[in-house]
Amino acid sequence: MASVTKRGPYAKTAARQREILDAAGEVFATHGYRAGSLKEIADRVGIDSSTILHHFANKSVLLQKVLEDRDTRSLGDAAPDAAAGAADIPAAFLRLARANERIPGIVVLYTLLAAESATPEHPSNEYFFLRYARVRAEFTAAFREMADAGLLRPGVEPEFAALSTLALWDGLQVQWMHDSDAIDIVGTLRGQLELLTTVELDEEETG
Amino acid sequence: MASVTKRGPYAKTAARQREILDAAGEVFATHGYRAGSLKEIADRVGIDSSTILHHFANKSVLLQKVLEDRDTRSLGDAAPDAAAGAADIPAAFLRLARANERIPGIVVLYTLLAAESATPEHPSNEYFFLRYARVRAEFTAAFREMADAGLLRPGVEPEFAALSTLALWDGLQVQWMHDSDAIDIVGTLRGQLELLTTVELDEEETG
DNA sequence: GTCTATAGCCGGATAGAC
DNA sequence: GTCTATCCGGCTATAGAC
Repeated sequence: MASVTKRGPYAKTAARQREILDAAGEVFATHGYRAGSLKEIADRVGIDSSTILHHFANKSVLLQKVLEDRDTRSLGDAAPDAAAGAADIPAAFLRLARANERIPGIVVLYTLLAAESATPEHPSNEYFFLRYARVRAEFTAAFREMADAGLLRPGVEPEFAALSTLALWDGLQVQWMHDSDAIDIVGTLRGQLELLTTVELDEEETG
Repeated sequence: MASVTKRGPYAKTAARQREILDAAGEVFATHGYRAGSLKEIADRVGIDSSTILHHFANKSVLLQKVLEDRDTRSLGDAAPDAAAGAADIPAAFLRLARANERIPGIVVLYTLLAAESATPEHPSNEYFFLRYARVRAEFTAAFREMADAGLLRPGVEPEFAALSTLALWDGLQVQWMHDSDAIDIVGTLRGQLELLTTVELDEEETG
């Protein structure tokens, strides 16, 4: 029986799709979805734009695959793992923010698309609607755990802590894109977490 | 000597430009700058797209005029007037947020363009760079006045209060555009101001 | 001041050779 | 799997009649 899984061609296809997804992520992060062209993506990979449409049915599908791909590979939208204990949650948030700083492309991609996709016809409109709902729920669960451990400041509700942290983060990223020298994302998030919780946050460890 | 200032035609031109600016603001708020077309703007006014270019040199100029126009007519980016006293500043922030809720078009326009214009080639890139710097300075001055009056919570710096309030506001607007039912902009801002200051904020008055 | 007509470009997408 | 060639559409912008 002939082997059905020929490694050669399949591996080549997979590698090409990897290249296309990476290039598309960069282009969409730079120009957004609508203004980002298949030709610019193709040029980065060194292929013709029609070849992209051989691998992905159309531009909209390509964007969806980029987002799925980033979701799978990045930690950017996961709430801090609570396994280490409620007291470590704020530090985990800050580690996440520091990790994102090292891969600014993903941050810019999400920040740009989050705004662009606010209109119903945008191909990632539903994606961001669901994503925000999910992340809010994850953040709320994390802060609720802290509340149960008595680590939130009096009067601070987990829902407020979650929403304010997430929205502050997004807003900081927008300003950071315009003036990265003027905005200290990690430092400002630390300040917010110190306001929300009673946990001591060492700048050496977390910033 | 014949009158140089003929009121009729000039008034007509001014009125037409008003219509174009208003329609352009709506279209740019819905689709952003790049994806918003002159044709869609023209259709809303009931004229041909070439007529727009008779009144405004090109599309980029039109966007700049829209932003200048909104700056002039809206209160949306002005820091709360401190004349009433430092203790009234938080309430003034919330009044501003409530006023913005009644004209969502402007909020959406600015939120969308702020993200889209992050790339250097965008026609409103410099506008938003300067705008953010100015608003940060205005907010900082307002919170510094509160600090001088002893109205900030211990450990809260005016710069942090300003940046966190502004960034939180922007981030809330992004999520509000995706899910207006889930996001309470005024209520969340009130929570933040209660965290930053020692001023009592009555929900009846402010929200 | 507004229109029609059109230029000129670039976008996404398809067909078919290799 | 990748390319060339091409279609079709929408876009900004210009030219010129009225």
